[in-house]
Amino acid sequence: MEQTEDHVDRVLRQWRAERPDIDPSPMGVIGRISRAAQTLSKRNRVVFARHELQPWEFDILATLRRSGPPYQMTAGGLSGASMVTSGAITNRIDHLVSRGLVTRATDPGNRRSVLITLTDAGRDVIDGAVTDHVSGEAQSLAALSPGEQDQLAALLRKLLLSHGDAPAGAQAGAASSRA
Amino acid sequence: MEQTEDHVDRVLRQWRAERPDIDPSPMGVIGRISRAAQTLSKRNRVVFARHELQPWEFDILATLRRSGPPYQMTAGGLSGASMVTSGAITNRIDHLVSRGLVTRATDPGNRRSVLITLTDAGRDVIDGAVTDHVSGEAQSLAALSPGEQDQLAALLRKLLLSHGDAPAGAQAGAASSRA
DNA sequence: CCTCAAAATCTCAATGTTGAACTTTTCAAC
DNA sequence: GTTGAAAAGTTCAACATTGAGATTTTGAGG
Repeated sequence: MEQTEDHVDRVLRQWRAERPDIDPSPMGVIGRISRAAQTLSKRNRVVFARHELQPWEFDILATLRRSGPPYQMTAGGLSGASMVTSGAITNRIDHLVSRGLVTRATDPGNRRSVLITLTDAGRDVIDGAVTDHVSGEAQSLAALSPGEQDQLAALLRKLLLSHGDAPAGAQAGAASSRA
Repeated sequence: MEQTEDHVDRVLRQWRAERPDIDPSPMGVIGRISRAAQTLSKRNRVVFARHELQPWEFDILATLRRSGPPYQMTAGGLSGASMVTSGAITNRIDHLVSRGLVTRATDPGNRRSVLITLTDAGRDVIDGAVTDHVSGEAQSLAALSPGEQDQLAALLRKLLLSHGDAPAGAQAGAASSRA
């Protein structure tokens, strides 16, 4: 019994038939990354809903939570961490403030900046949601052995690093502060 | 010199410090899949723009193109292939019709259905765009060796299949037409 | 023929994002 | 002190998606 064909396999087969002049194999990798992202995100949404959170609400709260005490970041910091534009962050924060999960205050030391802080209620919500979240994600990956999961993560890390995906302030060989 | 840390590595480090009671490693896999999907999609957008196409326009045209002559599918078929709802398909088709890249006609054999067909102009556009697209994607993956790319694709296929990602009409052991 | 449920699409309001323009604040140079 | 550019957010219009409800068509029974 051979391995079943997935959706992308069929797409590649179609391209090879219709456009024999091009090699579609890159689509086999990137197409599956996109498709997996969409599928997994749909699954996560179910877990978030159990905690009455939208995916984007979870994102913000989780980012604040994992930053550690005092669970506080600037709007710009959140924007960078979330891969969304500043306009979207303003919007998200408005909602979370009205739900009482975060507070918004001008930074006394730099009044251009806005400091977003997790409230106690926000911390309770995110702590419960994260616990569920990771166990849900573990289930989503159950078809892969721990070794395969590590392999997958390593390959993706290599790919991401080649696209400049490094945490702020840790740029490859580029300008680092202080010579 | 050890491997540089990527964005997700930092996130995992933060979680381990803040929530030592949970194992965040599933996020190391799924977080990177999402992040890679977003990064790669941003890169693709640049290529599409050279052909005056939105990502979603490319999707529809490419789906029709690879289906082979007569480059024709129902709205429902396009919806399933694109992972978007039927409402979105209606919208997309409206735009493509107004650009003269596809035509929309009621299926004579089943007047509930709508047949979308690629025009000659549409075919020219997508043929040029696809050529550019695959070479762009090949570049996006250049950091991985061909062997690593295959490995990555295989791991993702396994993951996708475990979530039921199979081409329509080829369900695992399920009802297949004609005994 | 008539009825009714399922199928296929369209309509539409609610929602969230992007990107650009705009405002306020900061800081360095004069 | 002024001036001017850069930084940080907010505002806002354009746009695309989702999800539910409405519409039309089909086909099986009766």
